[in-house]
Amino acid sequence: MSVDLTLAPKQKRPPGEPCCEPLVHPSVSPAEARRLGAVAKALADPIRVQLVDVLRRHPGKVCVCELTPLFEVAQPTVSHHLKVLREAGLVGVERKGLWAYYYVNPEATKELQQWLR
Amino acid sequence: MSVDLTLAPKQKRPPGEPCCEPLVHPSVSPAEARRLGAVAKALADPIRVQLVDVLRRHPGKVCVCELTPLFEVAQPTVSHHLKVLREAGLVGVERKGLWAYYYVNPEATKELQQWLR
DNA sequence: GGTCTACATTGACGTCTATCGATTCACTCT
DNA sequence: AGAGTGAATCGATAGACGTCAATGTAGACC
Repeated sequence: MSVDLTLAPKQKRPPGEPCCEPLVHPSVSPAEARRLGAVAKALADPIRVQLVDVLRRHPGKVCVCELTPLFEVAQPTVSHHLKVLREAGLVGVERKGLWAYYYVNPEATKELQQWLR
Repeated sequence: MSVDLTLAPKQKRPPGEPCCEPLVHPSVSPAEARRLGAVAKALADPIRVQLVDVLRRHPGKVCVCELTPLFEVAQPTVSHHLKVLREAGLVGVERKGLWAYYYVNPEATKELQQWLR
């Protein structure tokens, strides 16, 4: 439960001098951080998490009209969430007649998953 | 690159009948989805991603005054982001004199990491 | 006590987000 | 052509978010 901390207490600096120099830096670049943040943002909603969950286990098998009643929101809202996932690259869509079949792109979450490891 | 889709084309339903019954359901509960979404939301910002990244590799070794100059935002903004991470349970803090030492709670991201696997 | 320092909080601002009703689009079938 | 259906888009609205300047707070040192 508790974390083993080896604190590195600072010295009080002389008045007027600049504050602590940064001694450590992120190992992820700003560009990487932007990508990771973008994927996380796409997943930052319970509905989108459940959408990805369903689509991952049933790729291309589910049309939007089956997804909509799973949530207590209106159809345009589900459509909006799917668009967010689409624009983040997390899912793709294939239209077949009247219906739209979504599927997840496993590559999209890979970087985030590995960074979290 | 392309995904192997086995579509399940729907039949046009008789007029007046309700739309497709949902045949599949999420395997994550709404409560799980809320937790996963909350963790993802905490990571849905490049600065917070980099903060977590630094703190994970230097737990308790870095004070806020070292973190601040890593980003092009003012000190209160860094403080705000740390608060977001704190309230999501991703990081904890230990104060020592004037300084505040943050560290990540590895448990917090575990559920998201495993769900993404 | 008084001053300086590290960090947090407040309040304000502009922007983004989730949601809905209404509408539009694309397709199917008669 | 016309009607009906699945899904996307539009427009509006309420709330959340990221940012900063200003202020507050608590500890350190003289």
